[in-house]
Amino acid sequence: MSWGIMAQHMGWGAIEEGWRKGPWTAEEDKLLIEYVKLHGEGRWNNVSRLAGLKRNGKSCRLRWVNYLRPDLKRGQITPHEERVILELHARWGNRWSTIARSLPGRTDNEIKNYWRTHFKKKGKTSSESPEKAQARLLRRQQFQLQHQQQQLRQQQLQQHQQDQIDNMRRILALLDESDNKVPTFTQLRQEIAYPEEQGYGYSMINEYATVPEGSNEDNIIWDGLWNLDDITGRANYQHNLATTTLF
DNA sequence: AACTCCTCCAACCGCCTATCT
DNA sequence: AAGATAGGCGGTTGGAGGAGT
Repeated sequence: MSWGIMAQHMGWGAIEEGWRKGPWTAEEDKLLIEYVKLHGEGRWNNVSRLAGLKRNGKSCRLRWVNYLRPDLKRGQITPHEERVILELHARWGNRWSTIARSLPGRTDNEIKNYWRTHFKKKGKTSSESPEKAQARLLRRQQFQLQHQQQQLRQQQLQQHQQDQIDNMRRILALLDESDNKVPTFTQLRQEIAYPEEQGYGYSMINEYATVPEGSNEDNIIWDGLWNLDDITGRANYQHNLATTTLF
């Protein structure tokens, strides 16, 4: 059932007591982001008045905290984060917001959802057939194996690209030696071989997964060094934003 | 192909606490 | 001091979509 139809059935997306409910639209997100830019976080009940949003304060706060905050880390929970969640849950119980503080970029809602789907049922697994439980475990192990293999392939790709860069540097150095009277060519070499000197360091690319405004060759060289997780996360974010526009 | 099961995740609700008047 | 309001938190719901049967 689509959100639109659901809204008709359940009154979601409809205005109830002056407040809109249900999925947020891209336009509403924009208004909320603008509001936070101008007034900062807090005073959520003013949002409707100051930003023209027909949402109550609670809804606005939730949307911001769980979805719009720029420091949110998106994408899959890593094995390390999973360990932290298990450890802290064992220590603190269902104090999700406390646990979330130890995992920057993760929200209490996210952690709560993750724990419920992955660990809560483990307590019940005694009631399910051992075959089913084993199959589930196997699927999970296969997924983790695939993930590890993917990481390995990525590392190999990076190594291969590094080798190519080294080769290119060597060739350019030889060319430079034989023809060091051409400064423009040297400049070009520096731009290609040492992008960080132009302010486009690897870490910067890796962190933001953006394409530097350089030549096509630059893009080809550095393309494979992007943080794929980051891209996936951002793609999901874009996808979510895009889907909200449908309503 | 159709159905079921499972996971993910956005969003809501109700309760509690802190702060304000 | 007491009531009102806002914010924070944990629990719950239910649709989407992928995987398995």
